[in-house]
Amino acid sequence: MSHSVYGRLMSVDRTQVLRAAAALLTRKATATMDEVARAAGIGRATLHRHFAGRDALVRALEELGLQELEAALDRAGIDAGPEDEAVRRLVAEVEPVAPLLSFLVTENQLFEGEQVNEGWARLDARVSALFRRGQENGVFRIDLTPAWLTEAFYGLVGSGAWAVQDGRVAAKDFQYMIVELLLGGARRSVEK
Amino acid sequence: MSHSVYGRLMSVDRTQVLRAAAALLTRKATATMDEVARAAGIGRATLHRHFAGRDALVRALEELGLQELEAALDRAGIDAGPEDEAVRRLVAEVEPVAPLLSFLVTENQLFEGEQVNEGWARLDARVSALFRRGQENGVFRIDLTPAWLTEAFYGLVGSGAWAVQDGRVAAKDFQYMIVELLLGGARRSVEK
DNA sequence: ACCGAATGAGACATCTATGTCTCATTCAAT
DNA sequence: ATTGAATGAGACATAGATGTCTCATTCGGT
Repeated sequence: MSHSVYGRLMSVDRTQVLRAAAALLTRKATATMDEVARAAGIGRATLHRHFAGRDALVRALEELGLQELEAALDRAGIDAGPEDEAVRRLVAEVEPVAPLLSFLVTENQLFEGEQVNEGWARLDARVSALFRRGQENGVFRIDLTPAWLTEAFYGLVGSGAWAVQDGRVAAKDFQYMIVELLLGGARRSVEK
Repeated sequence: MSHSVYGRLMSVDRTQVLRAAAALLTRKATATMDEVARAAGIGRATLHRHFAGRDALVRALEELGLQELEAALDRAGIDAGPEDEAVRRLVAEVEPVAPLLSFLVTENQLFEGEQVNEGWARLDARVSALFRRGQENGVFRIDLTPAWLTEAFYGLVGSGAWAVQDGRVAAKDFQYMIVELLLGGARRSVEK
């Protein structure tokens, strides 16, 4: 048995491997375990020693992503102040995780009807609550459901990540493009 | 050689098979050729007789999707009248193709940097031109690039399709949710 | 310098999806 | 009723990825 019991002495930094995996899978979702290993600069055997299999790897990525998203939510302080400003801060904080978020959302869709990780439910609830609060405070329109605004938020962040990755949008404009479209829409003169 | 030369007498309707494949792959992108065949109500061998392989099937789906999207663009008459109304008509016409569009967009992302089907370029150009024209006519804001608006359009349509499929948004609200968010945004009072 | 844990490389078996082929059967046209 | 094309079912070989295992090597801690 050559299994390390806890976090004692490891040459391989688990989180670092996960980040490398995220960086690769984010661009090429069908990347092989071997490709992931090489991208992380380790051997395939070692990768398997740390993650039982592809599923385990993806699930670990999911946990990482959820943690970072929760952290982003925390840092954005979405429970305080004007909700539109909160959304602005949220997008700013989420930007670094955007590609990973996009990957995980797509990956989740593959699980067809299976049970959804409760972590996602919690995340959805927090984001959704922000939009709902904004509606109650008269900041957001009430004809668009919080569930849809949440979904649209994910979608726009994902689209933005891809647009930046493909060079169709400048990285520096990521936040602005998303926030402005999400909050203000494309129309110039509003006749609400 | 048991290959039918042209469209003579076929028991299997190619388009019908493609629609069944689209319906399945749209929900489960990793579906097997065998699953696709059964979903289409035909044998796996027959499926292979009509489509050389999975790639060929996906490419055929791509063609079908592009045709339907072009047709939707045509029907929406996006070259005439106020651009915001054109977007409204466009979303309405695109709705039936939304799941397929979402599937193909995701599928395209897997091709990493490879060449993009020129059909997509043409489509992008048409949609992008609509937004650009709207900007020139003062209907749309000029601080959001046409490329981004196009990307966001795809993203929101995809998000909408999934939200409806998962029951998070009522099917009857599909058009409204997308158009209103895309054109007007989430904010209630605008201070532009 | 020594020791043990962790690694990298590669061999190996396995599994799943794919693609090809055969053959009996069905079905439409004649 | 006959004929031939098209199909369905299944056998078969193949390819690619996965997971396991071994063994030599490296590297950090003592």
